[in-house]
Amino acid sequence: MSALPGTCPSGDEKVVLFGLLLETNARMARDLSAELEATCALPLAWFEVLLQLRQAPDGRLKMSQIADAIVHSTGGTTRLIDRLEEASLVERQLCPTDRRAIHVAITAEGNRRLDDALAVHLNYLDQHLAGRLGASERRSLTSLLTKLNVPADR
Amino acid sequence: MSALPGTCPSGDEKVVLFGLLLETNARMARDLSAELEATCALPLAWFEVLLQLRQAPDGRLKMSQIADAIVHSTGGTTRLIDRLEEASLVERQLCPTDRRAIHVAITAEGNRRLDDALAVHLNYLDQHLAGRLGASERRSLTSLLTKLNVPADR
DNA sequence: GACAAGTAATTGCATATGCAACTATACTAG
DNA sequence: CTAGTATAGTTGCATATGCAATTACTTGTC
Repeated sequence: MSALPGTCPSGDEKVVLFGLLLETNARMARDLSAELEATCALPLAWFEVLLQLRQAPDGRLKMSQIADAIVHSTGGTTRLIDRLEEASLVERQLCPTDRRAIHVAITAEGNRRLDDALAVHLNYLDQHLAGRLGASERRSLTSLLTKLNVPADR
Repeated sequence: MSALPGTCPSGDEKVVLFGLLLETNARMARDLSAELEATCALPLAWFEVLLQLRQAPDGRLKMSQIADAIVHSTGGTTRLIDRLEEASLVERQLCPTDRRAIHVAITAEGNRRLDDALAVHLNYLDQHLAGRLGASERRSLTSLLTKLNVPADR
């Protein structure tokens, strides 16, 4: 009413939903990030990388795969991996079949730090995810987000 | 096996769901951001602020309300509003009842730019939201995210 | 095999952001 | 009314990130 509802669909259902997605994500990421930082001294971005590496079939990924998985630019990923390597949590390895590519592998130290962080993370999720959504709701949410999470543009 | 699955629940259903939330959000935000930037020269963060202001009862919010709504630190919000004000899209106004507080109001120019951006935004959402989720799925998602989007910590 | 086009990662630069310290104002208790 | 505490916003500083240009390598074509 206050802003010409006809011309300005700021209250549109889809707009509200998208805003809710942004806000919910930001809130949870910020809270979890603070908790990881406080208890494990591990930035959320580092945690994401280590998690991706562990989930990878052979515990290693190429730079570009990491960039895609965590939705960073390749430049940003280079610097992020620089820091992780500096902290001895991952290791750059040559790719035997493509000399342009770099394999990033998690180290023993990285695995240890990830275990610590996972404990904190799981505790957080028990409280803030499982505490608010039941198992079937979580399955629904997973299904809905999967439909939205389309890699490329269209 | 490569990482002691028993001790390392990296494939835990909740962990996967949370990762999916992060990834979906990042992907959509990045795509929409690029589109807004390209077509309207309006950063996503600016769009978020303008949208919040329009949705506010009287078209203005205090700094701290904005910070909370868009999940930024207060320091970050100060700078963000600095830039928006510099671009004449918002205006700082004194609060008559509390001299510590600042009212941020959207300007006519801000409203115009927001209208442009909303058109782009709605088009994006038609493709990427409504194109992938039906109306009842969107209602479900809204409901689920609402349960997760709890303002404070506990 | 040589050249063109494509791909992987890195770098320089600009910018956006958070944290902690600080200032100014408001509230509360005595 | 004064002192102490809480709150709103801003600032200095450090850091993380994206974009565009660059380098190095690969692939496809003739």
